[in-house]
Amino acid sequence: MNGESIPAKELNITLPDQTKKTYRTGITACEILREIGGKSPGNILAVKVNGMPVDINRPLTEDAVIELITFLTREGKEIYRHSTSHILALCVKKLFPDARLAIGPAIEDGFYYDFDLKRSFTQEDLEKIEAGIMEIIDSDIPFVRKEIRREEAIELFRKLGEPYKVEILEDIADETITVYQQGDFIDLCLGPHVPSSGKIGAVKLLSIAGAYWKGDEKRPMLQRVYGTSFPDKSELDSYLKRLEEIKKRDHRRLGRELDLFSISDDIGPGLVLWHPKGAVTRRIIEDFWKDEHYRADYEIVYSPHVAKLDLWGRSGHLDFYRENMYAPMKIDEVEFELKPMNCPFHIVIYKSHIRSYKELPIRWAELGTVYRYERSGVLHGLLRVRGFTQDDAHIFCMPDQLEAEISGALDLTLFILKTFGFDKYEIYLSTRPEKYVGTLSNWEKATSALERSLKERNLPYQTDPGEGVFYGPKIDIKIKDVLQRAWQCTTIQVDFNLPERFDITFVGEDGKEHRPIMIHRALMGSLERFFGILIEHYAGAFPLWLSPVQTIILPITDREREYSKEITERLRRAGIRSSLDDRNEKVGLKIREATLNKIPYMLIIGAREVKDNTVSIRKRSGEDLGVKKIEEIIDILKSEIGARLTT
RNA sequence: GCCGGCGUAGCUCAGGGGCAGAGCAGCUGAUUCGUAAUCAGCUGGCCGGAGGUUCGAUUCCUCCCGCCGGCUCCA
Repeated sequence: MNGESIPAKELNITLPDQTKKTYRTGITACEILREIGGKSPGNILAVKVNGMPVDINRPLTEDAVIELITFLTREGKEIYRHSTSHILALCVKKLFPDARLAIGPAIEDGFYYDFDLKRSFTQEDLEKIEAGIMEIIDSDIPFVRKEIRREEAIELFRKLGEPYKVEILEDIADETITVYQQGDFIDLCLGPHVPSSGKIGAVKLLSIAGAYWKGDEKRPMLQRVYGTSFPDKSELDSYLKRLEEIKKRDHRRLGRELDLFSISDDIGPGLVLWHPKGAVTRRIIEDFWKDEHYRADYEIVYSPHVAKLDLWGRSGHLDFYRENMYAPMKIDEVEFELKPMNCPFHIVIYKSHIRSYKELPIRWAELGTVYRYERSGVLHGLLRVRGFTQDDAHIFCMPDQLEAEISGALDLTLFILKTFGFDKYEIYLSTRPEKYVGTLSNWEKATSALERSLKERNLPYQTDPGEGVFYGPKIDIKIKDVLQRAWQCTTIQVDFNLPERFDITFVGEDGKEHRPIMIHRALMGSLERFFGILIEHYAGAFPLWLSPVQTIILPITDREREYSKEITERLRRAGIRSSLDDRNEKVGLKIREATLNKIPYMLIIGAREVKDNTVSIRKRSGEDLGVKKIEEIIDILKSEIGARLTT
């Protein structure tokens, strides 16, 4: 590289199949692969040299272990999409020479590139760019890696009129900078890349969106082009199909189609109306939640929706949470505030009388409805709202009870999440940030208590150093849905701050006052959000125990109406949510509508069933379960409901 | 909040300075039917809101509201 002559030397290379060979210095992985043949080198995007991903045509200068990188690996996808984003940039520069380049990384399932351009991209531009990209791919332009000095690079990009690149360079400490050249296009990049644009198979540009430079809203708004790429058209197609599937599962669409909830302009943004059908499922969730909390030795409390502003001053929320709170309202010359959290209320209950160590731990749970101001641009169906009900609880305990309490909360949440059909998680442990309250020894104790609880349960987790809240360390759990999307639900947070601020105490064995530790925890997070996730997870086809309507009775003609009413009544008396469709319509239509409404079981009644005192039963999947006595059906359904089956 | 896109019937969507449209849904009637759509008729609209341009605005312009995709944060 750079024309320097490399001293001739023998290199010991360990090939991907573990055989060892010697080569001359300066040989590239590409040449070696071509020589040994074997696996088709066309699939090889890059190689790992001694564990480091590098370009396939980078000369080797020392003994190395070589591994292959293909699209099948995570690194391979990243290199592939990253290269595609550079091709996108090349194309945009060609079509829009005054566009300035920002950054263009690979992301999950694709890539993006940020541009600064006077006018905004249109849908038509996107199509034009996509066509241009295909041309670049067809002309198979190589990615050429170059190393230049930092000063040189800054000069280069300054001359090219790329201020964002210059800014990036100014933040880089290294003296040697890598750039990649494709034709006459040159971009700052660490690499590696695929050897040439021809490696890219199928590309689709997906959307255009605004994005601030470096995510900072005080900096310029750039235009972000999102896209994805795959080696094969069929893989791209199945990815696009997956996007369709996600769209079909969108809880906002299903919420309307299944008449579960709505958000009305007349009420206000981010405020949810639960329709009767959604309310049924919510009630089931709440009842289950309450039962399990009683079983886990929690007590249920209730608190008002508003409180004096002073309370929020004392709690500290006015200092660090104000921009998320609704504006106060003046009542009889006193300012009141809609609550964004439940904790201060539970603390005031705690303070209502002197507490003895014998009472601890105290576990108070509340389905508490809170209101938080969210910026209009972030609201999203049920997943991001301004009024929501948390499945909240606060545990007051002594330091030596902390670990048992965290363990208890973990067990409870895993049981509850599993019951709803979520058994895959991403777990995060967030530790002490730079700004914190409480003593170092308490932080250490609490953090190791959280850690031990996770380890004891063999729960894999990721540590986020310094990501804890200022008042204590926490565990966050994201659940994975059917489509493997992760959703943040559970949070278990230790709090050293509020007990201090409200000066809450308990009387110890020694007769002296001591400070309890507080744990905040929400398991489902919020009922609204959790319901939204449930809808998408099940694509609206809830398991029997959660279905708003569990069975629908479909008489074939008017002559079966009386018998059908009787059957409906019997099901209802057995506690099964049943409705009767006795409209004068063909049974085919009734089945179609019941199927679209995702009602788990359809009971069809014709003359034969009346005569034999039976019912014909069919699942929403189309599966025909045949003819059965109503007693048997009730038994089947009740056991399925009782077991809370999720399949 | 910011950037971009979009607001026409309950839903999905045409239309484009001069009478407001379709399919589905809804209503009425007929049909009494066996496992995913029976037929016919009818109803339904401040074309998101306010202002402006114009003889005339749902259409063009401005502002506002809302929704959608992102940016930051988070349940």
